[in-house]
Amino acid sequence: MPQSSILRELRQSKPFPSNREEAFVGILRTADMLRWRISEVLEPEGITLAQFNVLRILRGARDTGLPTLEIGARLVEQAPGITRLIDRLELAGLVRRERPRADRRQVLCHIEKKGLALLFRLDTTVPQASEVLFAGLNGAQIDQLITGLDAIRSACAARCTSLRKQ
Amino acid sequence: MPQSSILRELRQSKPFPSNREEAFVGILRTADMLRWRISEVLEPEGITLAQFNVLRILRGARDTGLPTLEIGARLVEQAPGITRLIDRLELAGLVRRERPRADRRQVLCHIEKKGLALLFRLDTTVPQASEVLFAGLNGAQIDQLITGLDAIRSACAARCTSLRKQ
DNA sequence: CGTTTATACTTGACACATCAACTGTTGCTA
DNA sequence: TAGCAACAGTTGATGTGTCAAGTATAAACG
Repeated sequence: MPQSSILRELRQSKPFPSNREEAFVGILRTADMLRWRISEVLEPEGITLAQFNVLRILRGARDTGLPTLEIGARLVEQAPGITRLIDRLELAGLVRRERPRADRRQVLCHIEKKGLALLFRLDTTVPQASEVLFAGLNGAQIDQLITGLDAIRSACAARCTSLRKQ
Repeated sequence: MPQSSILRELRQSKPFPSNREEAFVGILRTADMLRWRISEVLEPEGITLAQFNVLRILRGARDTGLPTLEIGARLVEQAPGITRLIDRLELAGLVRRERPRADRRQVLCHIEKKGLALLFRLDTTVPQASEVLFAGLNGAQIDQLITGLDAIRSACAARCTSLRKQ
């Protein structure tokens, strides 16, 4: 049972009641740090992590474009947030929206050249940043980490299915 | 090399360029899910995850109380946020603030009976919720997870030290 | 003992997320 | 084909997070 560095980080004296709790807090704190670290890389480009993710999703579908809510589904974000997030991307000229004649309810979003160029610049710096963070782990350890996180997410998804729409 | 369920979750076709990237995204998505899951438990009590964390910190120091910025330091949150977060907790009667004569710049925060009672109620429900999520992992796997996350955080902290105040 | 510097917050402006209610469009069905 | 439910997205209200600048107190300096 490893005595995690979290105790020191939080300046707490009491140990965690269980290793589940410790892992729980560890995941949240690690995610915060990663978010913080990557935001540092994204900031010079003037976009947030959420915007970066949307741009990458749109690049993945740059031939067809994607309807707004489909983007939201892939982000696990709520719909209202997506609308305004894309408002800002459109304002920045990174994204274009169009209302297709086939189904005029939809709004197809496309990534613009400017958005692709931005992603291209980040394609080198972002992996560089993550490279450093995982330097302390070997390949097998990273795979174990991935497997463990997967197990948690599937438990979480199973537990939450009833509450998620559809 | 495990093919993570993230690909399915994100409805993407391309595999991750490296397992570092996959772990990176895995951590962020798992944290989102955990946050979502725990918020569900906290919602009936009318507090957010950040408020819950502050209350637990204050319970840990309920004899002496804690100055505002010290709470902020333990949360890795920015100071301005803490002030208003505690404003709300005070408004809800969960916390009390006092200006000690010794150093009138400081504001000592104390948890109130009502706050302790709230935490007491959550002391059973929150671990129950996390129990279920880690059901798919055995003790050794959880410990591996903790160790891996620790390694990432220490790499991140080392990389970021120059930027953090202090 | 007066002035500067550092500390410990607080405030204001603004971006962002979230929930509920609303608009416009489509498909079904009677 | 008229009416109504379902769908796709937007808008408004509200709470919360974040950055920059401001206030009050304490400590350090000369």
